[in-house]
Amino acid sequence: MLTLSILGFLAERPMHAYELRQHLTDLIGHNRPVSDGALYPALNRLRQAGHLERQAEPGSGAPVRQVLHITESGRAELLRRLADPRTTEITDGGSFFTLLAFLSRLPDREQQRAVLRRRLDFLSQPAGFFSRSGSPLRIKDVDDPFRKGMLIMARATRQAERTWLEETLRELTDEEGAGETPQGADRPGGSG
Amino acid sequence: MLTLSILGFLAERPMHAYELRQHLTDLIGHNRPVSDGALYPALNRLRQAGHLERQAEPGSGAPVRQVLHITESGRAELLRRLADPRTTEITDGGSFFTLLAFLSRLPDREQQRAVLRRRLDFLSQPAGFFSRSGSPLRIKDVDDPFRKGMLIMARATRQAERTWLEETLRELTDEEGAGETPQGADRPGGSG
DNA sequence: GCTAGCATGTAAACGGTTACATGATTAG
DNA sequence: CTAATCATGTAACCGTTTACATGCTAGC
Repeated sequence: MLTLSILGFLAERPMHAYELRQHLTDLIGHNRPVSDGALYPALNRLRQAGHLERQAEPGSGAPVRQVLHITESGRAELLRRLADPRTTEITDGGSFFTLLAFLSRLPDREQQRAVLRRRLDFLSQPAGFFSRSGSPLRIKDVDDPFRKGMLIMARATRQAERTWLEETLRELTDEEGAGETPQGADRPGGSG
Repeated sequence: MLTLSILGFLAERPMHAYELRQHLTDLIGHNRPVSDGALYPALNRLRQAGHLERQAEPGSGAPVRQVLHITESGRAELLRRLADPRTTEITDGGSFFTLLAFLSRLPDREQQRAVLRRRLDFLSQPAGFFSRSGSPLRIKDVDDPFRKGMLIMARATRQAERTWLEETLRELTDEEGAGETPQGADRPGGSG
């Protein structure tokens, strides 16, 4: 997930690791803080895989400021990961939201829709904690007030998300039918 | 989080690892599946720490069925972790829900309230992705339809949870004022 | 001079994922 | 006899957390 967000942000524009970390903190640091011990090794892995490059700024400081650029290989990897997410990236709410944050980068509307549809399918099948050994569980039958709260909120959240997904899927289909141009992916010549 | 749920379920009653895994799957497997490679090492760690014991059933099978019992030390550890959760267990939605699933085990209403209050405090301060470099971000200003969806859903979810937390905190306070007895924690003599 | 923020990194320990390994029981 | 489910575990790999380490720059 960290890797995906790094590629996603660097696909927008080159930046320093420090600035990148701030964006990452805004996006996913809400839930768990982004640590340097995770970020810098992740950047090195991406660099070794050829997905990004860095250029030292000739300026002053002892830790030389490094500008990170995404490579073509990195852009391809980003699109691949957006178009073909793993199961956990669909089922885990936090991961799916990260996916959503960069889904506009996919140039193909049908690919975008496919991702949303996978999430909708997942949300449409009953969740584990909504049933006790197979049979559906009614909120009234739950004595524990905290577990009852869990169920109420989980149900409401799932319902809200399903509604949004259905609406958005409809809009995406209508738009394509009307022949509008997709927005979000880089136009040629936009970098540098 | 896995460790906490193991202690939580075993505090209810002794069971086999296999049955425990089913409960864990119902509770947290919704988001990410519970793997044996995570479960069995976790059980061994808890056993080494003295938080649980296992007894082989004299029956048949080649992999002898092991009944897992929580120890007094394990119960103490569970209460400690419920009463004094780490920051990430408050801020991460998934972790907080796991906490919630076992919060009734805390015998002290004020301790329960303190946990809910911490979550409420966290939800009441602005989230990272609701602001762009300090200034609040209006949903209208977001062009990207998927990021807009994220914001709408995140905001709705946070609002719903805040409402529930406030309501529940009020109820817990009223109850205590009226002198009702807390339910959920083990009554003396209840274990086998 | 000190503190806070900018800026980059490493190392040990920990825990989770994935794949492997074994074998019993039950239903078709 | 075969497949699914019950049942327990190990090992290699991978990524995250936590703590440590360094040094500049700006404001008080």
